[in-house]
Amino acid sequence: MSKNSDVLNLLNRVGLNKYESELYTALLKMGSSTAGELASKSDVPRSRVYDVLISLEKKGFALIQVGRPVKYTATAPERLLGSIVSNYEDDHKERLSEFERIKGSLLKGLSSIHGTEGSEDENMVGIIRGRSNIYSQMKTMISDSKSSIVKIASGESAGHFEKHCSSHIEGAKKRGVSSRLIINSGGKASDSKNINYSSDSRASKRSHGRFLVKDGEELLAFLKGGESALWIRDSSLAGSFAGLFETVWQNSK
Amino acid sequence: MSKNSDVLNLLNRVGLNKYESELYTALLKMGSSTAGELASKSDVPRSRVYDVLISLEKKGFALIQVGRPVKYTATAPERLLGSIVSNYEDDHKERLSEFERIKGSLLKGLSSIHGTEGSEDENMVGIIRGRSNIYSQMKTMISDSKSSIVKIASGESAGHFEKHCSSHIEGAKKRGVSSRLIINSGGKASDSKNINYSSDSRASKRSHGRFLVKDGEELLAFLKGGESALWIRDSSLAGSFAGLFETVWQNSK
Amino acid sequence: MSKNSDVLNLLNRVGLNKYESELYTALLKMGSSTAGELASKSDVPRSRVYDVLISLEKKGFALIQVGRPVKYTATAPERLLGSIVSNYEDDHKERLSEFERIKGSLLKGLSSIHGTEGSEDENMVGIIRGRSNIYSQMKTMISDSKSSIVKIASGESAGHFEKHCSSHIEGAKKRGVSSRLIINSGGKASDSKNINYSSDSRASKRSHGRFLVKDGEELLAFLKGGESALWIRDSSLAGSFAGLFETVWQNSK
Amino acid sequence: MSKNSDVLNLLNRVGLNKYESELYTALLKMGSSTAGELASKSDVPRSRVYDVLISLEKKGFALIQVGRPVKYTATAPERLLGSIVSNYEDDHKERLSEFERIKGSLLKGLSSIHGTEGSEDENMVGIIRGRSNIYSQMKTMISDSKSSIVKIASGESAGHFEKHCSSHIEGAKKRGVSSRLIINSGGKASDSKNINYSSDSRASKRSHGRFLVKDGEELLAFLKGGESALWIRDSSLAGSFAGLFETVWQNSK
DNA sequence: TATATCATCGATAGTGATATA
DNA sequence: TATATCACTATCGATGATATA
Repeated sequence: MSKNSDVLNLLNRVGLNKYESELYTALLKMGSSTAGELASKSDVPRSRVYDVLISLEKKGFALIQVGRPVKYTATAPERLLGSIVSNYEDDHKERLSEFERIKGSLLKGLSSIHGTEGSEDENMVGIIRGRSNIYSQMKTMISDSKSSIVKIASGESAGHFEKHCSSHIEGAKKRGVSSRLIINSGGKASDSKNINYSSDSRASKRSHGRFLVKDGEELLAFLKGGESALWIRDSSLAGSFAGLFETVWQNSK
Repeated sequence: MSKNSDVLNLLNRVGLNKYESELYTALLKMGSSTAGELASKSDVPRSRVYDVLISLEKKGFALIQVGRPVKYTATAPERLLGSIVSNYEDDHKERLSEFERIKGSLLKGLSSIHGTEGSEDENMVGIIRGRSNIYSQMKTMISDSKSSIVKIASGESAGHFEKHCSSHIEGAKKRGVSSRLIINSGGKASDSKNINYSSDSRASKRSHGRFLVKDGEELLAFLKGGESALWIRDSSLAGSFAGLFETVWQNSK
Repeated sequence: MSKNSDVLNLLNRVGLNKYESELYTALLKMGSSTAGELASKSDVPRSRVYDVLISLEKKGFALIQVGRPVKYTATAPERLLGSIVSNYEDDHKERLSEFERIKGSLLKGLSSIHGTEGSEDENMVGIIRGRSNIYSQMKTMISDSKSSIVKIASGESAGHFEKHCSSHIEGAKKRGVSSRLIINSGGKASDSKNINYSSDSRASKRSHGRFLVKDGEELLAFLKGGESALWIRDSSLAGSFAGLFETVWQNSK
Repeated sequence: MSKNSDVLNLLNRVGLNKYESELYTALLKMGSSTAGELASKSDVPRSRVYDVLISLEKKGFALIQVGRPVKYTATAPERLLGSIVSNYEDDHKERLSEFERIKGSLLKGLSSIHGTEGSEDENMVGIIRGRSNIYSQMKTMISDSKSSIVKIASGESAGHFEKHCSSHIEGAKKRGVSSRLIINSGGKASDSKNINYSSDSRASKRSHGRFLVKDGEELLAFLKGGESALWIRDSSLAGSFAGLFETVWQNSK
C-alpha cells in the first residue's frame, strides 16, 4: 500500500496526474487490457478511462490498439524513461523555438519604447534577488567590461561562477579585458587548484566574501545566504573594493 | 496602440501577465521611476503597483533601487533576451536533474509491478451446471495437465469418473502426469477395492467431498447434489486443496 | 532547493495545499510577519495571502494577531504535530458521531425495504474483493455461527485474523461455538506459539492456504494475493473442507 | 417517495453517490438480482449499471455471485453498519500510520528552517544623504558596537571623523570595543602622523575608499563625492569588508 | 449487454479589480 | 501608500447522463 502510493507519487512528479498514474500502474499490472477492466481494477471512474488513456498515449505511456473493444498496452518502464526525457527535450525545444520566433519583434518593440521619457540615474544602488538574476547581472557586467574584472569567491561559488560565466569571461579576455579571481581557501587545502578557471586565479586564506568588480566602477556583492546581492554603480566604492582586491592579490599565489 | 498591444502580447508569451507587462513597458519608457509615477502612467491600479513590481523584480525584469522613495529600473531589453533563455535552460536542467534523482526508484517501483496480474482471463471462477458439462470440464483439465492430477471422490462418483475420464487419465500418464485418487470409504467396507482404477488409488475414511485439482493450479469442486460444480483457477486455493490432499494421502493406504 | 520542495511535499501530505504550504514555511522562516512581507518572500500572490492565512489559522498552523497591519505567527513545528493528530482525531470523531446520529434512521429505512420483492438463493457462490470486505464477511460468519468455526491460516494472516475477529470469536465461544485454528508453520520454527489466540490453535507443517468454514456449511477461502476471497454457501463443499481440516488437526499439536 | 429519498440521502452521507444509492436500495428490494433487472427497476441508466455495481461491491455493499448471468446480492443492512464503522476506523488508522511515517522528516525539515531569516527589519540596505546624517549614523553604530570598529579613511576624512566621533570612540573603548583606523596615505607623505587619533591607527599606501564596519555585521560606505553613503546590515558583506581590512592592517604600520 | 463520450460541479491555483484606511 | 478583499478563469478530480454498437 505504502509502496504503491510511492510509485503514484513518483509518476506525479514526472507529469502524470492522479488518474493517469493509476491507469498506468493498473495497465502495467495487466500487461494489456480493455477500458472496462482497467476501470474495475483501478479507482478511475469508468466514464473517464477513455480520455485519460488517450492522454496517456499522447504522453507515450500507453499504446492504443484499435478494435472493438479497444485494447490498451502499457509502455515498458525501461522505454518510458527515454520517453519522459525526450518529452522534456521536446517541450524545451518547443519553448526555445517559440521564443526564437518572437525574439526579434519583442526586442524591436521594446527598444522602440526604451527611454522615451525620463532618464537613467548615473549612480545607483540596487538589490538583486534570486541566483539566476544575480548571474544574469554578472554576465552583463562581464560583457560590458572595458578593462578589468576582479572577483573574490569561495571554492564552491567559484565553480558556479565558472559554469555560468566562463564563456562571457573568454569573450571579455578576447577584447583585452583582464580577469582575475581570488578563491577563499579558508584553512583547508582546497581542491580548487585542480580546476582550470577561465580567469587568472589565486587562492588566499585571507580573503572573505563573494563579490565582483567591473572596471573599478561597478560592484556586485553577494549578501548573506547567496540568494540576493547588492549591485552598486559608484566608482568610489567600487574602486575601494578593487584596491582591497589588489592588496590581497599581492599576498596570494 | 496596436503596436503597444503587440508588445504586451509578446511579453505575455515570455511569462509576464497583464499587470507585469504593462508595468514593464511603462518602466522601460521612464527608464527609472517611482511606484506612484508608474501607477499614474500605466493602467495598473495604484494598489497593485507595489507587489507587481516586486514580482517583476523576482523575474529579473526590474531592479529595485535602494533609497527613499524606492525607485525602480527596467532591465534593458537586450539583457532580458539572454536572461529569458537562461531561465529556460535552468528550468530544463532542474527538471532533468530532478528526474535523474527519482529515476532509479521509479524504475524499480514500476518494474516490481510489471505484469503482476497476467491477463487474468477474467473467468477465473465459474459455476458449471449439469453432469455432462462437469465431466467435459474434467476431461479438458486432465488433457491440459502438465504434472499432476489429484482427485477425491466417493465410491460411486469414482466409478463415474473412471467411466468418463479413464482414457484421458491414461493419456495424461503417458505424458508423465501423476494421477492419484482418494476414495471416501466412509465407515462401510467399500466395493471400490474391486475396481482397477486408471489412477493410483487409496481409500480413506477421513476424506470428504468430491473434487479434482490439476497441477496445483486449477480446482473443480462438486457442489451439493452433484449437479453443479465450481471451477476455480487460482494457484493459492488449488494449492491449498492439493496440500490437504497430500496429508490425507499419507494417512491412507 | 531540493530540501525545500521535500518539506512542501510533506506538508501537502498532511493536508496543506500549495499556497498553504508555502506560506507556512515562509512564516516559519520569518517567525512573525505581515501579509505583504509574506507575499514578497513566497510565491503566493499578494491577493491570496489573506484568505490562505485564514485557512492556515483554522488548521492550527498559524496565529493571527489583530491590528493594522495584521501580523501572523507560525505555530511551532513541535506543537504542530500534536495539532495535526488532534485534527485527525476531531475529523474522525465528527464522522463517527455523524454516523451515530443517522445510524438509526438509516437502518430502519433500509430494513423496511429489505427483501420486499424476490428472494435470496439458498446456495450461492460469491467473490469478495478487498481485505476489509473479506474481514467483514468473516465477522458476520463468526457471529452467525451455531456450532463450529474452523480456520487455516499462515502465521501472519492469523495475526490479522486475531486482530479483526478475536472479539467475535469470544462472543461465539460464549454461545457454545467451538473455534479451532491451524497455523501453517511451513518448515521454520514459528513464533506463533507465543501468541495467545482466542481460538484453540495448533501449528501444522502440512496445511496450506487460508480459509474458514462455518458450521460445515459455509466456506470463505482466500484467493491468490489475499486481496479477494471466495465465499461459498454449499454444505457439500464446505463439509469437504471441514473434513480435511479434521484430518490435519489430528496430525497437528 | 419521501421516505425513499430520505434513505437515499442517508446513503449519500455514508459515502454512496446517487447511482450507488439507487442501485443498493433496488438490490435490497430484490434480495438478489441481475444487472438487467436492476436497470429496469431503478433510475440508473442501463449502461451504467455494470460499473456502478462493481463499485458497490468494492465498497462492500454488494456481493457479485458467480454464474451466468452474473447475479448481485445486497449486503444486509445490519452488516453494513459494522462495515461502515470499520472502514472509518481503517481509514483513520491508515492516516495516522502514514503520518507516523513522515513525522520525523517533517519535523526535521521544518525545524531546519525555523526562524532562519529573523524579522529582518526590512531596512537592511539604505542610502544616507548629507554629511550630517552620515556622521549621525556613524555615531549610532559606534555607540551600539559590542566588540569592534574598523575604519578606512583618507587623511582629510579621518580628521572629520575624529572631530565628530572621537568621544563616541572613547566611550566604546571603555566598554572594551577595539577600534582601529587605516588611513589611505596614497603616495604622498601624509600629515596624518601628526594627529593623535582616538583609534589605533596605521597608514597604508594600498588601501582605498572610506568605510566603517561595526562588529563585522554592519557596514557604512561612502559613495562618490562624500555626500552620500550606503548603510548595509549584512554579516556576510560586512564580514568580507572586515576581513579585507585585516589583510591591509597586517601590511600597514 | 456492453463500449465509448459528454456535461456538470466543487476545489485549487492563478490572475485581474476594488474597497478601505 | 499601503492594507485588505473580491471576482473571474482554467484545470483537475468526481459525478451524473447519453450515444453507439
